[in-house]
Amino acid sequence: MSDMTEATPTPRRGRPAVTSQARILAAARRIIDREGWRRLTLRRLAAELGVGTTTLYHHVRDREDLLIQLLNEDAAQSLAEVELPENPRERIITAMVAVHDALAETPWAAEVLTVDGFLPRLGEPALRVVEAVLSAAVELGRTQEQAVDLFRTAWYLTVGELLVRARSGELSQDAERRADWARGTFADPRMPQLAAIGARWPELAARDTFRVGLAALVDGMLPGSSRETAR
Amino acid sequence: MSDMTEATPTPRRGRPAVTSQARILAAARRIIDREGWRRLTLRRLAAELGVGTTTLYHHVRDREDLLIQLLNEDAAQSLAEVELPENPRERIITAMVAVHDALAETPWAAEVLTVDGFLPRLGEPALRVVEAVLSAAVELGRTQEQAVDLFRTAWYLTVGELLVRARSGELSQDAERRADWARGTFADPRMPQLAAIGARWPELAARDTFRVGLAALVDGMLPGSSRETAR
DNA sequence: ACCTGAACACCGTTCAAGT
DNA sequence: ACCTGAACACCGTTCAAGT
Repeated sequence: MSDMTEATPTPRRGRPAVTSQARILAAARRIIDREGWRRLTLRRLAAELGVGTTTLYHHVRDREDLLIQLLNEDAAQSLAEVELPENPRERIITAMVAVHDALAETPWAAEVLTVDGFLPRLGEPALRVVEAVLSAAVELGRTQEQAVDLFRTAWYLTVGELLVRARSGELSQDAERRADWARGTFADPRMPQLAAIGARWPELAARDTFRVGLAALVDGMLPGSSRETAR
Repeated sequence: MSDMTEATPTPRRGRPAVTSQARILAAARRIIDREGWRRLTLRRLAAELGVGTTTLYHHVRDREDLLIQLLNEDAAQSLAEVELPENPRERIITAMVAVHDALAETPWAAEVLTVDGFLPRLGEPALRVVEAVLSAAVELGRTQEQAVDLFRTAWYLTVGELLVRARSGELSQDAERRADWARGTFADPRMPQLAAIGARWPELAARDTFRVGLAALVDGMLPGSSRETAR
């Protein structure tokens, strides 16, 4: 029980196991595929496996742990395949975009994204990406502190984008209703810019600008290595 | 029932009201002060007011709506008091730091931060801050699209910082335990930068670097108006 | 117009007791 | 060593029926 993230238990003594980490994760995935991740509860999962609910607590720490383990299978794998460029600036951007994209694929990522020490719990491939960012910053002459600051700020941006997007993606009202809403709420004449944008807001806000924003952040934090100098 | 955010209903006919928006918010605040915001449930709130749970649904749309209304009372007020500087770069930073700080004060802000169209629901003072960011970007020669991109990216950074911080603040393990954890998980020799930081990670990660990160983001997105040119 | 109890449809987690 | 039912301590929300 020391490392819940490891998926290879070696039972030896006592009552034979009726289930296992692997079977639990497989069953969880079936429920997610069939009914959506919101329906994945420990009770439902136990029913799917035909075991008592409380049995699950011998294999997963809690619901959060289960969700992170599920994420591991997808995200860690896709992160491990990322090729990181030599150029430090590009390396940082590639690394963080990879983290972003890996997590964006999994709809329940938003549920566990903000747990303390989340990225390390995703295992070695995730740490490799953090290392890439830190080493690139140090290569560009930053201190250890500054390297950590850069990573953390980029991580906050990533988390924020993912969470806001996860929520707005859920309730997908039609474009016209959203435009009407924006026209109405931004119609204050004391706010000329908002009023000028008006109904266009939902359309503009729907654009994916993560990479551009991240690149700007990196350039702002590493003034030495702007696009121009890097090439 | 058209606008749940308004706190001044004018009852006229029918059975006299046993409660009101104002009484509900006051009772909610008593519960939060006494037991913490996590204990604020509709059932508990109804009990505090001595009304049926279902009565509350005539005054608030749902739990989320209740939380946002509570936030309004604090955040909107503190946002309204913010003085925005003339200099566009400083205006953006001041505006977003104000949003950040206003939301950081309220521990349950993280719970509702990511709802679609959150900032407009905070009312006019919040819109004023958005307008400030947009107008500053336009003043610096950006297009409408670029202004919205800047605001959105800054908003993602703000949301991410608040959410990560809210979670890591909850479970406050002692410094030594955290340092030990970091030493252990970052001890991989293939990751020299992480290994070099090691036990220092929690200490470095605890530093408040929001303003610095935001300033870097702004400078990265508005290359014309760096610190130097602005002064 | 406003209020209500009952009901629906659930949760995660702990405990003591089995096998 | 592993599994279990029962229990604890709750949720948000809808409905039809009052007043």
